[in-house]
Amino acid sequence: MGNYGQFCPVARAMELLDERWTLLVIRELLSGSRHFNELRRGVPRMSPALLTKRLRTLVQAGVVERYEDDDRVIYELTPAGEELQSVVEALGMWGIRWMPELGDEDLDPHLLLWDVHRNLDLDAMPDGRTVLAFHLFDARQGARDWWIVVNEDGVDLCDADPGFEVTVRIEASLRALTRVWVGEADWDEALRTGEVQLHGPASIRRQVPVWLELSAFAAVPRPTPREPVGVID
Amino acid sequence: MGNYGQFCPVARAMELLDERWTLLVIRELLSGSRHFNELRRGVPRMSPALLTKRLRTLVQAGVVERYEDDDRVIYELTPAGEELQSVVEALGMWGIRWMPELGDEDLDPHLLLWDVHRNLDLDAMPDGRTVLAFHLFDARQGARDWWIVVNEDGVDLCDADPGFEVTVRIEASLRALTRVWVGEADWDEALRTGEVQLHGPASIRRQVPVWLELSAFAAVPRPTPREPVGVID
DNA sequence: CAGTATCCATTTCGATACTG
DNA sequence: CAGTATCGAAATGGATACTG
Repeated sequence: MGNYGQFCPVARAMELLDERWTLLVIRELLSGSRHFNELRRGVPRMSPALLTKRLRTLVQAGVVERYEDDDRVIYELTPAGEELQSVVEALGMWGIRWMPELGDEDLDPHLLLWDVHRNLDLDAMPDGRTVLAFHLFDARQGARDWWIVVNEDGVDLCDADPGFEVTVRIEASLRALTRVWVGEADWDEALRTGEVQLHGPASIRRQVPVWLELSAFAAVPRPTPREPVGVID
Repeated sequence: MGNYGQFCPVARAMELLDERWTLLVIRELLSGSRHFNELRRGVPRMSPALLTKRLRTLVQAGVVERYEDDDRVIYELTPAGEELQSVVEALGMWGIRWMPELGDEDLDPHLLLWDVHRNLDLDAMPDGRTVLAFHLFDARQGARDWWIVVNEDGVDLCDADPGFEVTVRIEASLRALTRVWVGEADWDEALRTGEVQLHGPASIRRQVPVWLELSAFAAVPRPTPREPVGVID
């Protein structure tokens, strides 16, 4: 296995890249994760043993470089790995356009918050500390409440109340917030229908859609559903 | 399996596309194959049972349409399938740039000739019949000699002498011709070193590199090998 | 933090032969 | 032509627990 026996460059690329999880690990590295346990948070359903194995393969293939710095292990994309951005982008754009709507099994609160917390528009946020509290009322016990703490030191994601004053509180179903995140629904509509609710001073509520940058694929135009044939308008 | 449990569009796309062979079948469909046994020639190492299975999955996913016309079964990409061109292109460009040099196990005479025969520049070829004879002296017995017959009716690939007068004869090792085909070597050099030899009237020999269009990825610029650090020139 | 170790159920695929 | 049928070997990966 692994080998297609073809000289075709597509086949050769897939020999490396069609292994389960591989491109998701690459995606994580492209979004800036550099440590083992950071990577794990981006691919939570992947076992650590398998992550190790994939990283080894990628290092071996010259796509990832592994080194130690100050006793911390660092994984980084090589130039070859960086160029996989075009592949990941093409895949994501295709996926958001053509894969069916999100099923319940695609929703993952941990992953959603992890994504949200690393895509905040820090420049748009006020100085000092900002605390975003999330309540996903239908998420599984233990993954229902989250806090994102932003200050000069960076951004922290917590699944336990850090005790700071909350700047704004965001309540939604897991599905509703995910749909906004991937661009299946838009902020205005989600807020108007109440699927996503913001609690806090109006001036700050208005800022939330600015602070939360959405998934890189949220803005991809969706295919226009084909008009029924024979209908004239 | 199949399911990553992620809302990420890259993960959703890979749920469909990371299965072994899938993107190669798509590639075949993108290059114009429409019938089962035509597809098989593009993925010769794939068992027919598996091809059936993949086609079913793709139809189910809305990427391929299957229908019968005049008792022939036809497979065709849907608009969703056509859009996978961007993915296949990105993969191929990456593969040709970053995968290691061709190993012996990547070489396949049948596949090479199949590719060559469907990428001839017919407009550049003379009227009447043209017969290209190939001799791959190191290919396995039975895959050593090939004839491509071009006439008004189209292009035919034969592994047995069709008996027509040969217009030009091309002799090379399997590796040498494959390397030219994927752009790892260029025509001029291959001819100069004799790795590829043409036999026939000079005026026609000059035409061969025009007639044989190369792989779509042959023209992709290759990465410049990094200069050794510390060397000044 | 950054992995190892273990273990087995499940899948998956390749090879080969056959069919309406 | 367009697939089915069958079978077994291999590997893949998920779950879980553990470690320096």
